[in-house]
Amino acid sequence: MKKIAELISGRVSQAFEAAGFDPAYGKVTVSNRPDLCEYQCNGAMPAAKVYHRAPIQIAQAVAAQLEGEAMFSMVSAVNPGFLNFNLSPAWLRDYVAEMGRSDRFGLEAEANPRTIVIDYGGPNVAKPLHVGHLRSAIIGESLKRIDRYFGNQVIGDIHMGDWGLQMGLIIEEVHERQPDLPYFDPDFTGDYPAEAPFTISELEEIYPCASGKSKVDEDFARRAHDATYKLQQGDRGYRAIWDHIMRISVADLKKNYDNLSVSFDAWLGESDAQPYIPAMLEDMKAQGITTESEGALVIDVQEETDTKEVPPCILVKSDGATLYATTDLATLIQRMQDFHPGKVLYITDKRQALHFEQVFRAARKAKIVPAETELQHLGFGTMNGKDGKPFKTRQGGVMRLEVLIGEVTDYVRRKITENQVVAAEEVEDTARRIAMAALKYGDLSNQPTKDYVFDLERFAAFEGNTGPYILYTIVRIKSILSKYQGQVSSDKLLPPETKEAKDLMLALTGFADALQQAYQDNAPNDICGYIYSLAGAANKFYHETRILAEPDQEKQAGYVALMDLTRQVLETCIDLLGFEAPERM
RNA sequence: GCGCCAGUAGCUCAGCUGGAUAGAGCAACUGCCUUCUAAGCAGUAGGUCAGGGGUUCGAGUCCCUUCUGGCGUGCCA
Repeated sequence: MKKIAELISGRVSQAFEAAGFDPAYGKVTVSNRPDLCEYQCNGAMPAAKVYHRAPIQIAQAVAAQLEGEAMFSMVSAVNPGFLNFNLSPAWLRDYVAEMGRSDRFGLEAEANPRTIVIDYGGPNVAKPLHVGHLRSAIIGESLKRIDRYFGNQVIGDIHMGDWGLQMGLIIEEVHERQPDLPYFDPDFTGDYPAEAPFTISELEEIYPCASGKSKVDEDFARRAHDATYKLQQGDRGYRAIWDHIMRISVADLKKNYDNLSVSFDAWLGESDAQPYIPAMLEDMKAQGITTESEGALVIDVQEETDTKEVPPCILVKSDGATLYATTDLATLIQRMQDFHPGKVLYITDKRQALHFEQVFRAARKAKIVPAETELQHLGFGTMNGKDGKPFKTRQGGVMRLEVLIGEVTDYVRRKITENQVVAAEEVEDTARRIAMAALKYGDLSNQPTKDYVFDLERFAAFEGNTGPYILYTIVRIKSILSKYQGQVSSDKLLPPETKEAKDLMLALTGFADALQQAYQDNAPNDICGYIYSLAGAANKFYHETRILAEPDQEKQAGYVALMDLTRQVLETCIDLLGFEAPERM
């Protein structure tokens, strides 16, 4: 189904042509002066230059061609040369009814669907999730759903940090605390215990302890390095501990991401890329694209067209260890081999922009990724506190994600308990849903690339441009629908008679445009902007129209159909953002 | 030094390829609940779009420049 602006533009372009002008000037957009008209065309003004005629004359000539057109209830040429249009209620009704009958409300899916790998999350095992992981998870989850909605095959990969020095630190700390464990006995040949020698909370305490120790105790730091090395060389006992760490951490991570309604299709990590590294390095050397520089093995990625200096991508450090870039390149080999993606999208902090620039160039140069596979990095901004600085706890530490979610949920729970609309047994689930909406909408309503200020009061306050406001709108509609006895169908829509009804229909028609924009720009904020305006139109309609008390059955069915379609669109959109509405709130 | 990003109402943010009077929300003030959830709706007030040049019929938007802030800039991830 064509987008409404395309249909209108098509008709107006015909009129331009019929009046003797290039049809390309017939592009119509939603009016930026809703007090004057619903749609506008500015084409007469640029056309005036080409045809050496006054813009208003061109506009008038085009308007004359549209006389009697069923699509419009008003066409007018206005100084200096604007063409203003209002849609005829019957035509608009038919368009919206068609939306209701169509899959995805008439949105056309991707013509050339691809396999898209989205790399988001990026948690480190054995370390609790903190607010720094929030944006990646929220944005990634939403983009995954959006890409999928357009018909692409999407693989969300968590890409855990499960291989670096941190693992050696943990192993060495465990070694110190429990030296008698069989993992540390080189002569042990039996089966290692199935039970891990630590719990998740112990693990979360062990890492920072070891990390702190390594900074003041050189000998400990050296042993941790050794442990890392032994692990990477495949030491049987160390590998067994590593397996324990992974099992426990992954279970905990799953639980935490579940709480966020964030899910991954591939639970791979840096460790999964390690097997590809040796052959990759050999291949790069054989291709002659690597060089020795200051003791390190690097691949030069500077290009002639660069205006800036792009440092080489370091593959192997002067001490023989590999780095982040090496692992990322090897991961690309694994992804190309296992998934054959048409696109790989990375969602990380924007400060890593240069790193990905280097990795992408190296991947092309080493022919790991062919030209037809798109590589893209979406760098997001920092979540700041009210002071404009990176978000911290009151004590100045990094806030755990669970704590943040807990605070938002508590705040919301207090509110709904006061209001007493929600039954006691539903309070917990409702509070959770509203908290998610507050948190996610608060994040996603900003442009991903920008920093934003997290303000609990503002995000969870149930007024204004917030997630809860959107949920409230849906809940009000659901409340009416649940009380309506008749059959609900968009075929029962009637041509709008009031400004509120027409505005709501016009808002509904914006769905495809908003989603298209969000899809092509990786911009969930476009969906937020859209549903905020749709919710506003819905609330105005709700306020002006008595639906359940309407005596005329047909009118009532038409109102209900409009409400229901609005509900469907809103619920579809919030699902794409990654949250859901309760029944009551 | 070089590079990237940002600067719009008191606060938090929109503003699509340059188009009509720069929009929301919060905070402030004023109305509207015996009627489908007032977590709503309607309204008032609030701006030299960081400063200065330029391009043009028209600039928050494009170009140049200055200022301010953030980030990045070869062996962390």
